[in-house]
Amino acid sequence: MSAPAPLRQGWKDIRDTVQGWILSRRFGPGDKLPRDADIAAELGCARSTVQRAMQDLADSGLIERRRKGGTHVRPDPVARAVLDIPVTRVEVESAGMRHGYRLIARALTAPPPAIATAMRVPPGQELLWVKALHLADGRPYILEDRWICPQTAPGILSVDLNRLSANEWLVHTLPFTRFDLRLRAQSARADEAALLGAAPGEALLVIERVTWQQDRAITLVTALAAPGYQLVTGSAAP
Amino acid sequence: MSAPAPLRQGWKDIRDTVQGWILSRRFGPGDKLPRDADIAAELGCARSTVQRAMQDLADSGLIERRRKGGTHVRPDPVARAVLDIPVTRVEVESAGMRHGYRLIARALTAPPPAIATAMRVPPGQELLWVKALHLADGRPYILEDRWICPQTAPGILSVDLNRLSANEWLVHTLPFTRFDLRLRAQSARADEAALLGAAPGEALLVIERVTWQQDRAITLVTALAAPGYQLVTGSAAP
DNA sequence: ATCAATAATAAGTAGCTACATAATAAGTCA
DNA sequence: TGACTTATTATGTAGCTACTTATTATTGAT
Repeated sequence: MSAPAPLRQGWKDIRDTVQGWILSRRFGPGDKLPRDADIAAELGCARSTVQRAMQDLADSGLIERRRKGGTHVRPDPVARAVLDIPVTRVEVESAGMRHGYRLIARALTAPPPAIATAMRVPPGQELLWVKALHLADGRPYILEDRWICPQTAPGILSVDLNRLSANEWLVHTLPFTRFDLRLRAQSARADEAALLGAAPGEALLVIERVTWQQDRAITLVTALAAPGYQLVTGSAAP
Repeated sequence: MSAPAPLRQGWKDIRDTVQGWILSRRFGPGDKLPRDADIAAELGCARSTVQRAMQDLADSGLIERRRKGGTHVRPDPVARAVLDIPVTRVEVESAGMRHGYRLIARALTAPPPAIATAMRVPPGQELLWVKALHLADGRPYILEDRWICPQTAPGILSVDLNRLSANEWLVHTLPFTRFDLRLRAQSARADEAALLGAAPGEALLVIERVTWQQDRAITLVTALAAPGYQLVTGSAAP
């Protein structure tokens, strides 16, 4: 027989080992972990491998790392989740349903001050306002109330929004560099309830999003989800 | 004067450059990007640097990478956000408010079937049920309805939950390996409204979370947020 | 023509060195 | 004592080589 297999361990193994140390209370909340180099020596791998493992644990919120300060187990662990918000059509279709879309209103007008502030456009500046309903298998799914900045999104004014949703056009035409997201609950107004097939006053999940290209707002959407809608996600660290 | 500065570019610069290619439509949705090695040659850096940059863009949902298949711009870009759910006390305090806590109910009882299923415990198995209210500056903040599995969390039965919230005890005593999260909206029942200072029927944001240690459920929380509460987050990429 | 074995390819990973950066600790001088 | 400077330290990053793995493309046998 030859020598025992080397059994080289990858950075995910290292990560799981260190996570095991924390789970087993070898290192508790607030404790300082050994230096990367020492962990590498103890586990028999390179420091770069430990670095990758620790970076991942830091990304998932379990530990904190500071230059010179070293690595500490977070005293107050956060639950860090990754939330994917796809294009509505894709979301519907990947759930195995047929996507429908209906334009309700469209206008070029000055937004209320709150909208202008959130999008950082000068008050009085005209924006494109769009109200549209997304359907899943013919039933109301999401009602979106959207403001679009024509300066940032040239071309939107000539798009036939009866055929193509602004959501779809924007995401395929004008990639964003970043966005802000706010989730809250809101009672359905009478008109909203009618469109969404909800009872007036029924609780709706609201997803509000501002997308930016550099420092210029592209669009602000307030999406009202139909009753029963829920956002599902899992933890960041596997 | 000496030779021009080398101006070595880091992986974040490479990432931004490639993102710029996509934003400027040099490569549009669905397009295939050059191989890492070619990008490295074009930009004058090592392949490992490109690898890190591309990995980050893949993590943020902008591109997709497959071995042998190469790198493609995602045809349907997703907006990927990272959501931090800290311990409630920390959340309140880091907003500059004073955290308060009040135990409302505590019982050892068999959960409804839906709860047992979600936590994957045998039906009939007794769990610890806790209802508690978190306060911010004396005002209702979050009402949590929690089921805890004493098998997975030994010791919870002897904790004085009048003094210390289960949220706090669990997170400092029993780190989780992963969790599931569901966000939805729900109308306040009369008793919930009374506790949260809300109008009966008012829309509340509901955060439901199951935390696991390996494949055993630790706890399931249904947290009702007081009116006005909202979850805020930003994009995953820079 | 169909299916299985095989080769080629591009991303993924491990290990190493060297250096950069940030934060702390130690020292120095009024 | 206090403010400033300097050294130290641990993480962060870049670059390289070598190898692994997943997947596609090609070849070959039936």
